[in-house]
Amino acid sequence: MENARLASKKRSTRKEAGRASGRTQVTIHEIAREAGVSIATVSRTLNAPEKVRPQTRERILAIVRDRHYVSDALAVSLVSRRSGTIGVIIPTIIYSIYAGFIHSIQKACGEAGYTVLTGITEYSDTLEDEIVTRLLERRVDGLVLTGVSRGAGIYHKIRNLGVPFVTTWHVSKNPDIPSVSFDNYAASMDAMQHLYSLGHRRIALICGKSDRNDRAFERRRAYCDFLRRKRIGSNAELMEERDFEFSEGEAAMRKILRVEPRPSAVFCANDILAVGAMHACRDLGVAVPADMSIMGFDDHPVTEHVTPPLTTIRVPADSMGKEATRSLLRAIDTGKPPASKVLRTDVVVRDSTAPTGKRRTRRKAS
Amino acid sequence: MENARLASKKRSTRKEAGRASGRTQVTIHEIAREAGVSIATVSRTLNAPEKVRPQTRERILAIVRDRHYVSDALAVSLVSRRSGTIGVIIPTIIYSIYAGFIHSIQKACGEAGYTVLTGITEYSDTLEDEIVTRLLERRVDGLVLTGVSRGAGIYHKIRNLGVPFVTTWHVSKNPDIPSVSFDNYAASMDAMQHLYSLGHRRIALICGKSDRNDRAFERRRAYCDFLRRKRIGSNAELMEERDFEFSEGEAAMRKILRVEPRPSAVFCANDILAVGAMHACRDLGVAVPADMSIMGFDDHPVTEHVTPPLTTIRVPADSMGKEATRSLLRAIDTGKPPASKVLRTDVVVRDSTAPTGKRRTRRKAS
DNA sequence: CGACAAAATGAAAACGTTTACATTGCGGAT
DNA sequence: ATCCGCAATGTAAACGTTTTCATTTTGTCG
Repeated sequence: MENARLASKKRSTRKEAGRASGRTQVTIHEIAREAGVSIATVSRTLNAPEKVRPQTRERILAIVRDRHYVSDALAVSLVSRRSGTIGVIIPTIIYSIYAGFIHSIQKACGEAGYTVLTGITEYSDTLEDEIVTRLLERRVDGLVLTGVSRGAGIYHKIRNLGVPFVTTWHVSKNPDIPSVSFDNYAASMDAMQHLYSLGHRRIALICGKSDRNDRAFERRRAYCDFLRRKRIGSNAELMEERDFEFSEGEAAMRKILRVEPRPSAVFCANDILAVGAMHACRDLGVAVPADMSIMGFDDHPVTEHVTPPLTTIRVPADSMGKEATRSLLRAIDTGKPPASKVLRTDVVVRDSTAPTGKRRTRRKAS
Repeated sequence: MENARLASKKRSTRKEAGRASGRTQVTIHEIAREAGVSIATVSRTLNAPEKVRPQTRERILAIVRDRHYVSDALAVSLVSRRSGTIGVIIPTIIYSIYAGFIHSIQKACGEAGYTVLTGITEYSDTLEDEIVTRLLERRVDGLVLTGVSRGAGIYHKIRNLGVPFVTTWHVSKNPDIPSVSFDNYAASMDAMQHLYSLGHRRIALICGKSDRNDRAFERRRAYCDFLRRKRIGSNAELMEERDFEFSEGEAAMRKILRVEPRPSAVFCANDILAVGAMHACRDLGVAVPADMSIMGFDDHPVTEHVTPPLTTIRVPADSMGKEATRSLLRAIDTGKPPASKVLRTDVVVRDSTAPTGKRRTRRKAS
């Protein structure tokens, strides 16, 4: 009612062309014109209400509500030189290893008034480069990266624009590259120690592709180092590098089960591969943990609910997201580089690992 | 070398203040100045290279590379009146039911040159409202929503800015609200029919909170209608509404297992609850599927790998994401409202459901 | 009632692009 | 030589804000 009257009283002086296409944006100018004030006053009403006379303020606010004014964050960003967005880059969203991580970042950012732009690289360097460029074009105020190893070109690009960033899921040795993470190497050592102390000596490895994934690389390195330190030594036959898929874990396990002598345990460097491996054992009648101990990594929510529940490494995905965000936002505020942090991991012992003594002797399947 | 010479020859006229804070943005103006051309020519070089003389073009491009120029998408958006972003709103990212969906949207958007802004509502209406507002401020070119039922206020807000949107995961009856989805009701009917045709008559339900989740509502409605149609009728004791957590499915199942006479099957309206329910059965020594058939919904990737593999409803999460994006992008291009679409679902029969005949008689646990 | 400080408001410049329109320069047709 | 047309380039106005500085209004005190 009211707004109809006002609208007819004051005719729009702006071009009416957009009308037809339905894209009539209500701007601060329109509000100002209707209220009979300048745009500065409207802006102040919205951002610093105490600076405008209550009477004027109320009149303006009424019109703002009436016309469903929504400010244009793009224009604001342009002048304020802050986009209010944070870019986050993860390798994959499927299987939700990164879901909790992303969620905690989104939450922390939301609370601080930031919006999150997520990029998914699918473990591809070229895609990552493209995505980073796009985020930088969008003038993200900060960047959360997964892993540390990547072409120097990307870091150069980011640095060149002075955009603060933190890496995660991998502790950085380079002081120029801040990281908020847990120690993959140490955690994997713990995992191996767990298997070792159960009496396992012949231990297989199923991990991600270590050439394009530094988390996989570190976990594999720990596996090899551990075996070397225990004077066992690693064996190429017992090491499988696979893509991040249930079916790959399954295939890797099938292959390992054909090796003679058969190992008594397998360290899967992520839970997805571990669940796939368990599936293979079930299909082939290999009892877990009696015939084969399986150790996972990540503490994916579902590992508690598979049969048997999986022994794994709990990684602080949520707190890592939260801490990385805090560190990044503080860096944005202060102008200093983000603080690094190393978070702890835990071995979560469930039912997929058991002492070697319990092992049943069994004919080879093939 | 070359740029050092050029840089020293022409001193910067822009304010040098930002230098110290590290936020020296290389603009089109700088490039233009260094190349000795106008900004228009630089802009043309970048966006319509054929319009500028090869010689000039190469000179400009060299400087662009040299100075690591990155265009400011915000400024571009402001003048082009297109942000190049799509907003996507989902209730949760944990447990990855929506992961494939999000991923396919991101992929389709990426290919079309759009960036995705994701919002997570945690099943909260007020949070959804807040997130939508924030996305609208960011001037998203389109919006993908999950579910249809929400306060009219949100739709009003979106419509008011003329932003095209599609809803997903729920077929809309309202012609003003386009949806690209599958039919939860029909799919649930299929699920019930599957159990019924195996001989099950006493069937329990574990579903999400139907008051704030229209997918849960529809699935529950189908459950009730099916039983009514078969003249069985539903029973409040056998219907549990739970939050989206493994542990909730577990608790619900425990409760249902105490009901006398015990049902022979349970329809879980999502896989997360189903896996939780299976866990409860395992803990209590209830054999699945011999003593209890469990039917899931969603075909979460892990359902294939739990023990026993879960019978479930395959929903077209990926193609829904892709189709919704296509429909939305076309709407953005044409200015017409997005086209609706109904996608098919399938019953995926695995090992968690079996005919009632196989049922072993067993003492009550308590 | 006048003066003056404080409060309220306005004008205009910036933010970094794109683009319509204007200008320039050049080759070829007359 | 003159003119035309076209290609190449430049000028300047947008886009929707915030913010500095100037100006006007208000209120207070002597």
